[in-house]
Amino acid sequence: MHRKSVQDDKGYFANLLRQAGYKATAGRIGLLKLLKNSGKPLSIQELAKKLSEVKIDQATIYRVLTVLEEIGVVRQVNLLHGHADYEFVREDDHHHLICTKCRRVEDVAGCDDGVTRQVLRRSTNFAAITQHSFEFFGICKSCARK
Amino acid sequence: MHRKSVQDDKGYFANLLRQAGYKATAGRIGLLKLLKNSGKPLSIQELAKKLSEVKIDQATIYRVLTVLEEIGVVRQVNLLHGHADYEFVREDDHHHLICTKCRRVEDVAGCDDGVTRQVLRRSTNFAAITQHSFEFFGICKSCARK
DNA sequence: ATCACTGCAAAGTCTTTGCAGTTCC
DNA sequence: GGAACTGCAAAGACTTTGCAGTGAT
Repeated sequence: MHRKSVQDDKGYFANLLRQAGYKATAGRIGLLKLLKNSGKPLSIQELAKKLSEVKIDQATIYRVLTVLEEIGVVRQVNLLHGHADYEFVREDDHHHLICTKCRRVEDVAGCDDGVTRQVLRRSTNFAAITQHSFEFFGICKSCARK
Repeated sequence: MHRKSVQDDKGYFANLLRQAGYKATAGRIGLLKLLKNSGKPLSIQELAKKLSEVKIDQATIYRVLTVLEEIGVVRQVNLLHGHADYEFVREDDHHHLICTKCRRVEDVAGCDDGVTRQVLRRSTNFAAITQHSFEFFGICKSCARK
């Protein structure tokens, strides 16, 4: 049932971590839940603020995110904001549309993965493409009115 | 003639700056020439090192790059290296393929601009898209061998 | 009980800012 | 000459690291 999803996530995330050889700690699971439920990329500061339930140090947040990135559940995004943002890895490929004035972020439907295959085929020096990042920058309507 | 292009650049860049309302200083022109001739995105450190002919402070480099970005001759690129890189804006749209091990950067042919138009059309909240950044991350053949 | 993990504090990068002196127009 | 620009030094933001104590298995 949908109502139970948060509880289920906790167990699911715990297993995920253990199977990858990491311990299932409150901080790691808390951050994973936050990122999953956020729906948009979050900065370290935002993560620290929103994780008020669990006490966690900023240094630990950085270390946890490095681990989560390694496992492949989280990825780093750069929206030219002067710091890294992190987002939960979803099934569907998607990208971002960022307002350069107010920093609002909107999701954009993903490209079909024929694109990356084509890029790899055309390159003579690369053996594999492991990830890609497509970001669009512009002005949102609300900022355009001002 | 091709041999004269560097000289010509100097005058061209000077005019460009003046027409945009900025003064044509040695540092600004030097950085522009560097970026134009580099062919790949450069970090502030690389720019400082390569601009040995002209004495320039790092703080000034940051300020100059902000100006050049405003004018639209240079753009900031983020290759997930923990710092910003800057590259000369060329006529042809192009993107990057970055080796996550050795940081080698290769150019990738640009997407046709139907892509950004389509993204804008599909968004309900955005009024314009002013730029986009597509980066591909992977492993180059030389790193794959190791 | 053991080893991984975390908090705390310190240090390391990258970037911005204030101000006085210099340069371009 | 005057406003714009730069160097220098200091501060600010973001991120990493060392070490001793804590917690998961």
